Amino acid sequence: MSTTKLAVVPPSRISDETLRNFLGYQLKRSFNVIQADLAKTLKPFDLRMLTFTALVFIVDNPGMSQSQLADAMDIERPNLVVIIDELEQRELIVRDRVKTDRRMYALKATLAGKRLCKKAVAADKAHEARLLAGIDKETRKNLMSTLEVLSSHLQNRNEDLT
Amino acid sequence: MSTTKLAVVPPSRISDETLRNFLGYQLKRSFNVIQADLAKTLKPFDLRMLTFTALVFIVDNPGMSQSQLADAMDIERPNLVVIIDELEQRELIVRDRVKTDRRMYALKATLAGKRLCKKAVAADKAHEARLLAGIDKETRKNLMSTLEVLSSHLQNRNEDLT
DNA sequence: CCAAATAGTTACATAACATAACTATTTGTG
DNA sequence: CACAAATAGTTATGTTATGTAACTATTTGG
Repeated sequence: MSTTKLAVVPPSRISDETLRNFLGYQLKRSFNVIQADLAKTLKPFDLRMLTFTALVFIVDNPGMSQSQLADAMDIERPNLVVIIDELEQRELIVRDRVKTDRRMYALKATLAGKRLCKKAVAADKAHEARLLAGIDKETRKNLMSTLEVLSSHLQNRNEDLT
Repeated sequence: MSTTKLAVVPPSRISDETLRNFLGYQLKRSFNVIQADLAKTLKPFDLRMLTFTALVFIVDNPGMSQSQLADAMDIERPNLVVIIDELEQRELIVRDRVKTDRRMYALKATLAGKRLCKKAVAADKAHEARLLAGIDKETRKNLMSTLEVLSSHLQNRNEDLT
C-alpha cells in the first residue's frame, strides 16, 4: 500500500483528542458559535458585543465612570473611548462631568438608550434560548452555575495578581 | 441629598446582574483570562493560540488538508493561509501536494514541529493547571464534561445549519 | 465536453486588543 | 503650601483575528 494512498485523511477521522482536554479550546469552540450568532442578533440594533455590553452596564449602573466600566468589561481604558464615543454619538448615553472630580465622567443611559437596551437584551435572550434548545432545563442550570464558578474563580485569580 | 452626591458609583456596587445570565458573557469572561495567560505561555515558543491549535491538529492528523483544518478550527479558509505560511516558513510543517488531487495539500508536521508541539502542549497543560489551582478535582471534571456537552451541542447545531 | 464545484490564494476591510505617550486634575506627603 | 505621584481620560499606533469578494487551478458530474 503506497503512502500516497493514505496521504489524505478521511473527514470522519480528523481527531481533536489532544486539544479537547484543554479548557481554553472548549471555551473557544463554544464561544465562537455564540459570538457569531450574537453578532447577527445585535446587527439590527446596530450593536456589537462590546457596545452592547457597555450599554447594559451603563443602564444597570447609572453614574459609573469609564475606569469602572473598563474594569468591569476587562478591557483597556484607551479601547473604551471609541465604544463610549459611538454610544454617545448615537445619543444612547451621556457623559456627565462629575462636580467633585473634574477628571471623570458619570455615564448615564438616555431614554433611547434604555429602550434599545431592553430590546437588545430580549433579542439576546431569544438568541441564547435558540442555541440551547435541545438541552434540558436541568442541564442548562448546571451549565450556567458551572460557568459562574469558573469565571468567578478566574476573575478572583486575576484580581489577586493585580 | 443632591444628585451630584450620588453621581459616582462606589466600586463595590457595580452590578452585572443582567449580563451574568447570558452564557456568552460568562464564556467571554472566562475565555478572556485564559486567552491572556495562554498568549504569555505560548510566547516563548513564538506561537499564538491559532498557530498552536493548527500545529496540534496537524501533528495529530498527518495528511489532513487545509480545508479540513479550516473546518476543524472553525475559521475561514483565506485566514488559514497566513497561519500555514508561518508554520511552513518556520519549518514546523510541510505542504505536500496530493498526487490524486492536485488542488490540495497534505499537511504534515516535521520533526521540529512535533518537538515544539510537544513542549507547547506541556506548557499549555501547566498553564491551565495553574489557572485551575484551587478548584478541586471533582469540580474540574464536572467543568470539562459540562463544557464538552455544550461545545458538542453547539457544533452539532452549526453543522445542521450548513 | 463543459458548467459547476472544490482547494487554495490574494486583496482588502472591520473589529478587537495592547501599548506608549500625552493632558488635565486630584491626592498625599514632606 | 508646594509639588511629586497618581488617576481619568485621550490620541496615536501597531498587532492579531475575522469576514468577504474575487481570483486561478483543478476535479467532478451530468
